[in-house]
Amino acid sequence: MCPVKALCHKGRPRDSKREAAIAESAISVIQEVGYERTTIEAIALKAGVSKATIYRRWKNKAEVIAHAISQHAFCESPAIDAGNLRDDLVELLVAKVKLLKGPDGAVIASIMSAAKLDPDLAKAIPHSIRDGGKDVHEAILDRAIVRGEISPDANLELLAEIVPAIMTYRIFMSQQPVNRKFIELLVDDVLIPSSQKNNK
Amino acid sequence: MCPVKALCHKGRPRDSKREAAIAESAISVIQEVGYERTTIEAIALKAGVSKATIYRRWKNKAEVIAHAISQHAFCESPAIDAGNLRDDLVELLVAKVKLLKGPDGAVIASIMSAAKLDPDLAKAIPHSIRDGGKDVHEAILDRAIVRGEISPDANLELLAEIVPAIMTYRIFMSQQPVNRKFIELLVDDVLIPSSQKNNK
DNA sequence: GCTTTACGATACGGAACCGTTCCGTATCGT
DNA sequence: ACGATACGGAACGGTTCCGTATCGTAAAGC
Repeated sequence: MCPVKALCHKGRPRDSKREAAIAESAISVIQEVGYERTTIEAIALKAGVSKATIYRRWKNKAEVIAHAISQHAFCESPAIDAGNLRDDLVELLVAKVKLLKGPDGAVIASIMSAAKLDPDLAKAIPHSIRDGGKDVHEAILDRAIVRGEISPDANLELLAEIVPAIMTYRIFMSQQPVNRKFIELLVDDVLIPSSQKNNK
Repeated sequence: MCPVKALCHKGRPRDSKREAAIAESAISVIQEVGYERTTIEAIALKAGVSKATIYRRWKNKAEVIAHAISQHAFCESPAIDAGNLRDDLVELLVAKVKLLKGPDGAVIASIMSAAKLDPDLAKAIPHSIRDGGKDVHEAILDRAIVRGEISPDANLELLAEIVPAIMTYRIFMSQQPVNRKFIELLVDDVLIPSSQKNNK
């Protein structure tokens, strides 16, 4: 008897480990050769899985990769709370740079670029990539308000956007180094001043 | 007799118009389908030229596209001088958004992404793309110093980088709208305050 | 007019990739 | 033990693209 009809399969059940292996492999291949050059065969090879196993689960390449992207944990926001605004910001930026410069950064860049010409892919991109950890940044600013470090009238949303923006720009476009010195400069000369100047 | 040996060709000379047509067509194709999916055949078709004519001039696809990129005038910096810092900045941003949202923006995004995995392509990217019109922005800030609007001790380089950074981020990554209201917010709440706070 | 080169059109070999299908085997529930 | 299904491996046809080659024509210098 089967209490749950949907789980009552005849025959050999699918191995859920393979789905995970395929998703992980897909991200890895994208990281190496970019989204456009990623092939099902390469994903299958690296996952130790046959192409047939992949096509049994998803009907085409777009859906395979969309699933892999949705499963992958991009932009894992670390818990940050140094006790004051300035150190919170520096710590956040250091973590963000580390993420974007690593393997995930290459994946994100490739996917975002390809998504501009592929609406189906664009739909599969989770919000965690798009907003760039905006929530964590806003939490930091909220705590700063509670501590009285900045005015509640400050334009928090805009400030929260500048950080991922300039990180992304340096790493993807101008390809300039992003070291701790630069981060401290950005915090001390831009973020802190404008968070205090926006009072009405 | 031929005074200049290099110009002394026998037979039919090459038509220089075709080189221009090929370069223009290449940019157009990249704009439509992205760098990775750009094919020589598509370039030839759109340029009204045969593939043979292309391979007579460049030895492979990479060189064709590298030439096209080097010939194309990206990021044509408009002359901006409204007489005061605030209006200069707004005007600059409006122009930059227009550029990035247009056809050239798609080309830039695609090329920058592909360049991360293709060193040869990376070498072919002109500086005008990389720095994002930083020189124009610095000129605006320099004039503001002369007028006494901001302190010469302000961190101009950093400020000049925030502008293209946040524009690029909004347009390519988060894909949020970038309207005049947002630009004015950015100028009034971030750029102006931090350019005046950085005095020593 | 002859030679030489450029040109467009087209065909070609080679390679890569997609998506599908078959086989024989492995593994599940009953 | 048995049926049903998943699995890896392999092959296939169809498509796309690169880079080369061929052919007839057009345009230049001699």
